[in-house]
Amino acid sequence: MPDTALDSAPVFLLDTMSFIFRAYHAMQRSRPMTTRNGQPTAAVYVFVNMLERLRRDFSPVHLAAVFDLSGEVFRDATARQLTSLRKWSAADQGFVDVDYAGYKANRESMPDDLARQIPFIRRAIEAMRIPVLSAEGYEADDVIGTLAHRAAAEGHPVFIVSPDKDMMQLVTGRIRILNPQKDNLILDPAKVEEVLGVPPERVIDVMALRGDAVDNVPGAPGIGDKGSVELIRQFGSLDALLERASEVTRKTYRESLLENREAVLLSRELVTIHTAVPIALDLDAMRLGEPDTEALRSLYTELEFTSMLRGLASAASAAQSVALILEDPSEADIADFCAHAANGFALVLDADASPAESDSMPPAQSLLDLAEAAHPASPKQLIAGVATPDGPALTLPVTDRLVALLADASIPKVLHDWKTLLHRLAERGLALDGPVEDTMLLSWLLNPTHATQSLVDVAARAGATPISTPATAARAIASIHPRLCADIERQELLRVYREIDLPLTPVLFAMERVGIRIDLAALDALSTRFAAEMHSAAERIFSLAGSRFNLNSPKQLGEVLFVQLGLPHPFARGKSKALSTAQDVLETLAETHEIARLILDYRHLSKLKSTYIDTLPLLVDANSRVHTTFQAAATATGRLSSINPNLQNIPIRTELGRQIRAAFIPSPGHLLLSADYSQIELRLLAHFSEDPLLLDAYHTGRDIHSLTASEVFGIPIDQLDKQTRSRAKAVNFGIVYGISPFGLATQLGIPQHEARHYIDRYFERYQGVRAFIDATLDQVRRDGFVRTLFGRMRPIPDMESRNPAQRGFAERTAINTPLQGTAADLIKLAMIALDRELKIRRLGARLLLQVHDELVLDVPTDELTEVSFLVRSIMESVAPLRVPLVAEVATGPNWRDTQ
DNA sequence: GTCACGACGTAC
DNA sequence: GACGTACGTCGTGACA
Repeated sequence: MPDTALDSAPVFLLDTMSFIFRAYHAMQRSRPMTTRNGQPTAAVYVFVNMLERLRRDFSPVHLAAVFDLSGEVFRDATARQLTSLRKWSAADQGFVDVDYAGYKANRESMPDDLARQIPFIRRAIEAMRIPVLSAEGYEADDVIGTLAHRAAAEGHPVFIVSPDKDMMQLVTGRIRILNPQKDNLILDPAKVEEVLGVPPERVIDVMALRGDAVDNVPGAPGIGDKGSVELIRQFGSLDALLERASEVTRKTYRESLLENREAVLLSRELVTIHTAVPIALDLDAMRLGEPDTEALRSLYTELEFTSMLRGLASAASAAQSVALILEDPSEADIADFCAHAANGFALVLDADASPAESDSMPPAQSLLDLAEAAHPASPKQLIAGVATPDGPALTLPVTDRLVALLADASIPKVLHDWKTLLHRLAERGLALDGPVEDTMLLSWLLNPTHATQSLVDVAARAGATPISTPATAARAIASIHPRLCADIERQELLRVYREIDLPLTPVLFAMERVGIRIDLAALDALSTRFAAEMHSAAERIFSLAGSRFNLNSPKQLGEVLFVQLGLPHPFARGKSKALSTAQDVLETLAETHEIARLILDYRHLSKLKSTYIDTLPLLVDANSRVHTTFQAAATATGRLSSINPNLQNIPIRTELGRQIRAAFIPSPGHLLLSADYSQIELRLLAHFSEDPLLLDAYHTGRDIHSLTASEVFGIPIDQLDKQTRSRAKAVNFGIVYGISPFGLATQLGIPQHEARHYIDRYFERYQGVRAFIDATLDQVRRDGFVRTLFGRMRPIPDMESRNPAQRGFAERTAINTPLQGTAADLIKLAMIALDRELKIRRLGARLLLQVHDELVLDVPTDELTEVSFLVRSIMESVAPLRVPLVAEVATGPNWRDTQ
């Protein structure tokens, strides 16, 4: 057997034309990219970028670019209308010319500015030495399906590289779909089922039912995305469904099925990808060659793809790197590493050796479970993984020699999660110095909506070798870092990274390490009091209800209120929420039924007690201080979040809640200082929109909610009552959240048409805001993302979704994110500047908390005046805007009484 | 026992 | 379905 090592290498089949069309349309919408002399390049760019990623992330051994008849277009660059195609006929058990006249007739012929790019795409494929495959007269889908099946039958894993959902029917345990443009999304059978709701073998059935307007697949009219899945799941298959169509409960579905049986069967034939095209699988012919770097260089130069030219250079150097992994290095190996580490190295520390995470504490975010097994560390022994860009990667104990490298300010370090590493070192009295890069932050800035930025996930998404030990982790960091950097530059995120999130990291580290002091005696007293009040409330509720049940169970409570007691439910809610006992429901009920008020009281006490009063004491250290973790790479907008405990949602709105806030106290000899940005998001709305009314209001210091009240409700400012102003406040908040009539109506408890009227009035008065929103939505439809004032990005998918709910959500996040995200940028900048200034002035004041628009500091009493002034001036002058920024500073003996 | 999820409620 | 961003607690039901 020849070449056994490669026998099980995956086979990559590229759905070429689908990608080219997809690339063309994607870029068409954003910006019509051309060279200086007008040659369109957008489609080439996206396509080539995809190929580069594929090669970089998966190093394919066998790869073929598959074409069909329209591949003729590819060869002679002239459009040619398809008139017939061979499709498999189940009846004839063979391929026949398709005579369904409309099939794929709606597909556009190739636009001119795409045709002009085809020669370049051809050159790129040639230069990358990618084999080209087609079978005359057969659709690419069928060629791909056939080759995929043959390769799988020979034991090869297959990746169908395609953006097309139709391919999902081909997925099996061995055959998967890969989309490099969707972050290397891989569709295996489970994922297909997750996405579509049916397993791959039922994909055809679902597609046949719902049809496809673009390809003129008729389907069963009236049965759409939801219905098709539901029916197939219910009946098991299309055949079973058609057989038993008369049993379908829903009338529209039943009738459509009975009337359109033939159309559905035709649809099934049309959508079925067939796997018996007469074409041989020749893996040798599909062997991917070494790219012709010179040809690529000249192509990219001609097309002015500068970022890809840079990529060529770094790929060349990466190719030279030695992928050596040393899990048990000798002294000589270690000495050799130290000698070569001066230019910088990637570093990870094994999490499980931390003494702070012993017995009771769960091992926080264990980096390397397997590493622990490989290197059973004594409790205090810290294990590191290190790697230089072009040398071996090592797993080694942290001894003096490594400690010296860590502390060496002249040696750059590449880390994943700098802040956590600082904690691990600090717990052992160790320091880290020198220029730092953080791949976690880089990855998050590029993909702020991804659920996790753990090293394992980031590396997997980048297609890096799987991580199993500290050495392999360090190798992964070193290998993903240059790519992330290139992407950060390309996406113009370098400024946010260098000036905001990276320098914020040591500031957050210090805040977490200091922690905030808790008045345990106060919480203890609250706990007792709350327990007593909950008990008495519960007893009265049970007596009114006439039965005892678990008050904490919404399910049981709903049953008691709306079934046993037969109370009328104030709102008509969806099926699943029919018995909702949420706050707004109980509030309405409380107007007529005493029991509802008691339940609300009980709920409030219970929430505060279980979430804060009884939990915070479990988390204090020996000095009664709690140390939150600020997650710096978690939110979609750029905000921080806070966990273990969450100190960004400490109660403030109710008197009971404020008693908890009063248990946050300064260090001895200190006072707490709290500094709030006043209405920062509305001020940013004024800045972005340049609305004259808003600008004037903020320049003259008018009350913005009163202004909105008088403008929207038409009441003179001096005649406003409190309630009207507060309704206007809800309108202002609504605008920032991307207002909808439904949302505002719910918030204010008014009919939707009334809410709509107010919104219309608002936009009549604030025309600049209207224009800003329209311009933002237009920009997002073009670009697919929004940016904050400092360039932070968030992708906004679904702007063109046919689903109105999805589209509405996309539009609202598109409006809210620049406001919320810019506010986050501003306060981060203020924190960095403040931290620096406190150090320069050698002040003892310490930042403790950040709560989105508020900073909390521990301030020695003798520094109060200076620090108050400093905090205020830094926060207010952090960036020049079209409106003044205002920060309100207060100090006091606890977090509640800062006045 | 652990896990995943929904309902709910706290903050900005 | 249904105003933006987060996180924690509890009950519940599935699983071991």
